[in-house]
Amino acid sequence: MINVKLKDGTSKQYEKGTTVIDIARDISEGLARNICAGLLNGDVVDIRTPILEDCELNILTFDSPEGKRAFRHTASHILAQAVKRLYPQTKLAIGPSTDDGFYYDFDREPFTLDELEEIEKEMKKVVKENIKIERFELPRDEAVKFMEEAGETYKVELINDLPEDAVISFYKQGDFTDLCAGPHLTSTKAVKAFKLTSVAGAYWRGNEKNKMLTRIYGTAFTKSEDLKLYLERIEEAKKRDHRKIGKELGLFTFMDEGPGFPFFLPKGVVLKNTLINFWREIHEKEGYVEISTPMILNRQLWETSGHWGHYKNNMYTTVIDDDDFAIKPMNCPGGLLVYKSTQHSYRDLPVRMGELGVVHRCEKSGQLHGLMRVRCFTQDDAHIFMTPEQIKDEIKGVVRIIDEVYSLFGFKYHVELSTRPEDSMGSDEDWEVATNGLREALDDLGMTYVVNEGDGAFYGPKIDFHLEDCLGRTWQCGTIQLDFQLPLRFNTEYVGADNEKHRPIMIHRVVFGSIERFIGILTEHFAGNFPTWLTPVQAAVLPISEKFHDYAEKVVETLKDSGIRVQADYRAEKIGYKIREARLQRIPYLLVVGEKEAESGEVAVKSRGEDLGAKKLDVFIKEIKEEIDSKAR
RNA sequence: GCCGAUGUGGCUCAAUUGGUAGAGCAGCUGACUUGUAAUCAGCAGGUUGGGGGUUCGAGUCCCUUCAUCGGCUCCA
Repeated sequence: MINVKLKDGTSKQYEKGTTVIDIARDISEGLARNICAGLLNGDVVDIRTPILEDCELNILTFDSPEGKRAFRHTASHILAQAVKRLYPQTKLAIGPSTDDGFYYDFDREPFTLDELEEIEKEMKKVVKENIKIERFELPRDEAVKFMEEAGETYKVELINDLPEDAVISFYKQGDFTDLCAGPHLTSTKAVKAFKLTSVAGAYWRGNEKNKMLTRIYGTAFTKSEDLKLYLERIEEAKKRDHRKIGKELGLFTFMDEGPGFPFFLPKGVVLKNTLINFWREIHEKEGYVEISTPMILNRQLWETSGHWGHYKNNMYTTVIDDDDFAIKPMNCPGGLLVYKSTQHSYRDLPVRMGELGVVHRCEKSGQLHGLMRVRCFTQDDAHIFMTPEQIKDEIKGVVRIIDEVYSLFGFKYHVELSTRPEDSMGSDEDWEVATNGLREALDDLGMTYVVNEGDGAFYGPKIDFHLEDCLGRTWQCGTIQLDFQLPLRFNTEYVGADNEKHRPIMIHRVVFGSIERFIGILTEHFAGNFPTWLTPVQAAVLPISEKFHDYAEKVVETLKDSGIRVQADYRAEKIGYKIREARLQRIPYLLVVGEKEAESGEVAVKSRGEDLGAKKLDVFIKEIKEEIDSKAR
C-alpha cells in the first residue's frame, strides 16, 4: 500500500500501481469524468500513470491551465486523425496546445476553407465514436521503424532528436497513432465543443530555412457555452482593433505610399502629445534631462557601436558627399556622444538622459501590423550612466516609473528577467554585479518575475515588461537593459573620487517602448474610450438649434479658456443626430445647450451614455478639471 | 522574407455561368429650427489597387506587381 496526499491535505491509502484516474474515480465520479491530467509531486502526468510510491497528487481538470493543455492536446490529435482519414497522404509534423487552443502542422497543400469544414465534420465523427485513447512505449529503434513504416518522416526526425534517456511514448486512438509525450484524456468523447479557427503557414521547427508547412488552428472547450463565449470575445476584440478605431476616430491612418509608416491625424497628434507631456512630467520629476540627437549619423559611428556589423539589415542607409550614413535604428550611440561631449565627475552620476527618439527600422513587409509593428516609431528612450554601486537604486527608480505609468492605465503586466547568454561579452564579475543588481532591485520592490536563463542581450542582462491587451496578447513594452559593451566601445569615462578615470555602466530603458505601439495598445484597451485627460476631444457642445448658437459659442470659449479640449456642432441637425455622432466619436462629455440652459447658464451633461443632468457651467468645468488633473480612468 | 486570403466611390458592402458597375452612410445643395444614438428631398462621386494578357466583350479568367489581413520567423 502507498500513501497519497491529496490537495485538501488529506491522505488516502491505495494499492501500489493504482492509476491517477482510479484515484480520481475513488474520490468522486464527477472528478473522474472531468479529470484531464494529474499533478504528481509537482509534475504534470498522464492520468493513466500508475502510482508506485508515497506521493502528493493533485487532480487537474479543465479549470487548470495544465488540464486545459491536456484537453486541447487531445483535440489536436482528433484533428490529426480526421485529416489522416480524409487525406491519408498528409504527413504529420507537430500538434501542441497553445494558451487558448491548439494547432497541428501538416505537410500538404494548404487546406481550403471548404476542406476545413469537412475536417471539422470528420472530427465530430471521431468524437462521437467515443474512441478509447491508449498509451504505449517503444524502444528507440522500434519507434523509428514504426514511424518509418507509416511514412511519417517528420516523426522519425523528432524521435532521432530526442535525448538518449527519453521515454518514447505513443498515443493510439483507433486508426490513429501519434508520437506524443502526453498527457491525454482517455477517450475522444470528452472533446465536445471545438472549432477550427484558421489556416496558416508555419515553418517546420519554426526555422525559416525549413519547409513551410500548413498549420490548422483550433480551440476546444468542455462546454459549448464556453466556446461560444470565447468566440464572442474574439469578435469583441476585432471591434476594438486599433486600426479600425484609429481610422474611425481620426487618430491615425496608413497609406500605400508609406507601408509601415503611420500617418498621425490631428486628433492622433493631440493624443500623442498628451502622452508625451505626461512622459516629460514624470521624467522631470524623477531627475531626467532630455536630449535630442540627429536622425542621420555617419557610418563610422555605427561601426563603433557595432550596429553596422550586426544590425545593418534593419537599417536604412544613405550617402552624403560620397560617405555612408545611416538613419538611426536606435538612440544609444547619439546618447553616448552627448555624454562624451563633456567630462563627468563621479559627483554628477547618475546621469539620466531621456530622448524621445524617432527611429527607423527596415522591417520585412510581412511583419508589419498596424501601429504595433511599424518601420518608424518614437522610443521614449533614456540612458542612465552610473557607477556599479548605483545599479540597484537606478533600476528601482525605473521600475517605479514603469509601474506608475502602467497602473495609471489599469494594465496588467508581468516581468521577465533575462540573464547572461552563452555568447556574451564582459567579465564574469561584471555580469554578476549587474544581474544581482537587477534581481535585488526586483526583490526589494516585491515584484514577482520569471527568470529567462541565458536570454539576456550579449552586452548585458535585462528586465522586460509585458503588457496584456484586450485579446490576451502580450506586448513587450518597457525594458531595462544593462550595458557594459557600449561604454567600452565608446571609451566612456567619469573621474572618480580617487582622481582616476572609470568606466560608467549604462542602462538603456523605455517605458512605453514605442509611443506608436503604446497608442495602439491603449486604443484597444479602452476600445477608443480614452480617459478624459488623454482623449483628443474632451467635451462637445451641442446646441439644440441655431437660436442657441450664441450661448454655445460662449460655452465653448469659456471651456477653451479653462484649457479643456472642446468642439461644437453647429449643423442644422436634430439633437439626437448630434449626440449619436459625438458618441461614436467617443467624446466623454456631451453638453447639450438649449433654451433652459441658455437662460440659467447651465449645460445639460451626458457622459458615455449616462445622463448627468443640468449643471452650472462653472461647476461642470470644476468637475472635469478635477477629473483631468487626477488622470482618472 | 515565407505560406494562405483579400483588394469595387471618403467609409461599409452589392454585382447569375465573363454581358450596361449598384446601394446605404458620409459629402454638396435646398427645405425643416429641432430636447438626448440616424429629418426629408435633390445632386455629385468609380479607368473596380497598378501593369500586362486571354476574349467580340473582364470587377469576374490568367500572369505580374503593390498594398492589406491571418499566421510563421523576427521584434519596441
